[in-house]
Amino acid sequence: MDVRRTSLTAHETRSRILDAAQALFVAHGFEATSMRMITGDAGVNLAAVNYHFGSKDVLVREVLKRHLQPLNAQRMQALDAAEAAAGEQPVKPHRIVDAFFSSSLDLASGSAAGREFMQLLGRTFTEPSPSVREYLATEYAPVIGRYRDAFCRALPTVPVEEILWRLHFMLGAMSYAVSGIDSLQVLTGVRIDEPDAMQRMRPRLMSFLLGGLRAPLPAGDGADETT
Amino acid sequence: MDVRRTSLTAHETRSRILDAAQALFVAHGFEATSMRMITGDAGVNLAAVNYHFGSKDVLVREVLKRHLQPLNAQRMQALDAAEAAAGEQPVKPHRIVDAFFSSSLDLASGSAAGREFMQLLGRTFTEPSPSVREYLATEYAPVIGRYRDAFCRALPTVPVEEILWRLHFMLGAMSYAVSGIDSLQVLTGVRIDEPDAMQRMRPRLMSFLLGGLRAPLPAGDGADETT
DNA sequence: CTAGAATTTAAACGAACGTTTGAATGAGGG
DNA sequence: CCCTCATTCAAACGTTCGTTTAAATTCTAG
Repeated sequence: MDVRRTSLTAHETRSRILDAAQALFVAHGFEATSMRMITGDAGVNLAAVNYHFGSKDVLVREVLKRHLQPLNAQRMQALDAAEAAAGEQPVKPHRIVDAFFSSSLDLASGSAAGREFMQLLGRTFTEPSPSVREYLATEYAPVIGRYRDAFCRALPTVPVEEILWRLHFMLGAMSYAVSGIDSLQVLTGVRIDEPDAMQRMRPRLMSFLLGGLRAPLPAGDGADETT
Repeated sequence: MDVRRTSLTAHETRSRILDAAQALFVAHGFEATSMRMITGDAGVNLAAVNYHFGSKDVLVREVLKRHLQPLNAQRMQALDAAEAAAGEQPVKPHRIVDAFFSSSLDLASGSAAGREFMQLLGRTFTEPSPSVREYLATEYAPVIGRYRDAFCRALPTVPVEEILWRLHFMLGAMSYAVSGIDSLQVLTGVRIDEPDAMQRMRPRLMSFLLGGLRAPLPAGDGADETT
């Protein structure tokens, strides 16, 4: 009845599959990564993925979930903390931005695996697979909802539609900055492999995001002051 | 010896393949789109792709090249025009941004095929396939080089590295905004299918990009004034 | 009209895919 | 000790992949 027989080995198998899969997904994409590549790199049997996860599709979601769930939880906590610190006052926009994106950048600059995952995540946003899209939507919906509300309280004069657009733009700039940084490499010589590339990018990205958020609204009903 | 025998039909076959492939690549991605799906949708024989293009890989590049080459040519021309209009003076940053991104947004809001292509292009930036990455690099290198130089002249106090970072961020925000707009849909109800979605996004995106470009530098050597 | 090149067609190729199977392996509890 | 059950393993499943082949067809040039 007890599940924990060869437990250490069984858990090890699972996590080795997840690790190998994540690295290969970043390098080649979901579709182009085969079960044989994954199990080969992980040093486990071909059938292990189907035994432990059921299918490749579930494995993909599980690779994402392993880091995305804690990341989004931290985003929630960061906003909680900011709201607690602000007391009665609405949280200042730049603190909201910081709560959301610092969580990501912490993960991206913490470990090699974290950086790898953030690359994968950025790429996954443009992934057409319905299964992946559906998972991302359900995972992000409550987080985006909370942050949208926070922005709405912080910027009562800005229409919610505008806030969502800017959130969308900020998310895009960050995703692309993290995941597509090797396209930048072609042009600048900056390589993501350098361990401090993420650290050097971080203040620049935050400054850029805040600048975009504070930009005057195009239509021009007065809401250009956001900090 | 003359190639133009069944020319109309032969050209038609080629372009029908390109059209069908583009639509399918957007919907399912490169890897998940099979030759049989493409030739089926195009209404041509399975062997037609290999006959006319040589391989699936070449077809992918050709689909991209068909619209990307004219797009980048237009970006060059737009910068030429801006520089001509500025005369001796350096071109103002917001005009450089406009030259680059208006070309993209024109394409994206012009026709359904143009919008489709811009979606594909944004997604392609995070494509791991070496063949695709290499093509994108060679296609973009001269354009980015020209724009980088223009920005350097316009913002002589800003280090070139900072300029490249911001260009990278702007490119990311736009790519993501165009190609990942259906992830926004989950949160806002805005659908890319609405013919005017791109038009409504355009001024908002341009405002956001300029705001990001004008944001103060994080390190803080004085170069926060850019327009 | 005819010779011949260009294109289309149906069929097949070997390879690789995700998944399934049933037997072997190994450890824990009665 | 042996039965049990979770896990591993090698092998094979049927399917689909991109590509190739060779004959049929279409069109043009002479």
